[in-house]
Amino acid sequence: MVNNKPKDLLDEIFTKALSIQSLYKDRNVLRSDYIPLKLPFREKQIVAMGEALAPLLHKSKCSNLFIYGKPGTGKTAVAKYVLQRLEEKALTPNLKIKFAYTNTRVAGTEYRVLFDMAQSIGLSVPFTGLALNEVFRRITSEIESSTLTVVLVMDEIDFLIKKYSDDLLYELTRVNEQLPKGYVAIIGISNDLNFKEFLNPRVLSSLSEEEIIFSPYTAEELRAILSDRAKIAFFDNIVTEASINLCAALAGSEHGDARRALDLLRVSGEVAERECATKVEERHVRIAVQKIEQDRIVEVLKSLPLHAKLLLWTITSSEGVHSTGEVYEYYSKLCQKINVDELTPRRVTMLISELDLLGLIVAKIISKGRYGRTKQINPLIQLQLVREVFSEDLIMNSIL
DNA sequence: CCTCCACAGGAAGCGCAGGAGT
DNA sequence: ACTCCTGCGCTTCCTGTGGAGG
Repeated sequence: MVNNKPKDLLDEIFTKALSIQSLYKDRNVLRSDYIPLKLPFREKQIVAMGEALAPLLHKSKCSNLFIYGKPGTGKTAVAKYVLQRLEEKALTPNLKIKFAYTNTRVAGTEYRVLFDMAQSIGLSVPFTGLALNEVFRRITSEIESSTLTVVLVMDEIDFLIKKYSDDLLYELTRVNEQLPKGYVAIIGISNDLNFKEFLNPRVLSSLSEEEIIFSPYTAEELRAILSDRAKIAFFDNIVTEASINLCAALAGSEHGDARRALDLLRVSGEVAERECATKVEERHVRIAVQKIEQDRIVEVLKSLPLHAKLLLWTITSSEGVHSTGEVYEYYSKLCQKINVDELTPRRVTMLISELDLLGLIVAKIISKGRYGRTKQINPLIQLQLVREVFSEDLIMNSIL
């Protein structure tokens, strides 16, 4: 009897799922990595990028390109779109144009940026172990021996430069001087307009031969984009105009982020579907806003390393405001209790800053005059949620 | 005005993992 | 088997600092 219960429950869910009509015609259209056939309000940028890269089709050199714009303004989509078309065009005259895309923030290190690049040109390289120079050498020799033209797109390039330096970029811009055969064009994409200051002048001049600026979408433009996509993603008359307007308004209120707007619409649809509603309405959008935030937090909480979890637990589980010293004291006791070596105060300050950056706590530096300078630390999330997520962690579970 | 607390946060470097070349 | 890479988490050592109390 007891054993049958979960079965029945599942059966109920599945039967229900079968019986309800899906609201989506094609859910993938709302995913952030989907590249639509048409990119509205970006014609100017597409033309500019196309013109900059066109010389490659008659085997001439092209300008390196710099693309600026806030997140979700279509930089990546436009770059991928144009390069896809370029690759297609290059097939017929059988030009060896390869397109290498890497997001330097996702890649994380210089090594992995080169690793991505090697993969894209069909060169296999171990994912760790080699010296940077060695990978670089292999890539250039591959480009030369196969006489490749490589268009290297470096997304969120500001991350790489800020974390390391512009050395790698400098090397890449110089590759063409060293290669008698083959060619590398670089497209840098950055969210940060001010990051040029981090570049040395030689790299800057070589990289920003041509610049394209992506301005944020207006709420009106977002509305048009969403309504276009909604037509492909959902069946007719599912999404109300009001909910599209709300999605556009919510995403537009920050800085015209189309990615967020599309996420919001997709999740709203999922919420409505789960409710077995026949339309996506404003209230589904409002639930979706909360759900997206909640999901993000749960993901972050799960992936926290043990000591960060311990710290977050001390901060959320005890009452009132905390100073770094208090938190450290409490945290040390907790460590002793579960027989784990505690980290040094220096490392703990670092972890607290990271928790702050993740938006899980607020840490504000305050001065108590004679009584020193410290951080005033406050949790931003509910104890209940933390407890729920941490209870899945074996070590954490023992102190909950 | 000066002092001095209780930290913040930068710099350097260590030990380890994971891997290549020889 | 040995040396040489890089990244990562962490420690050690350090200098910097806002403002209450003297």
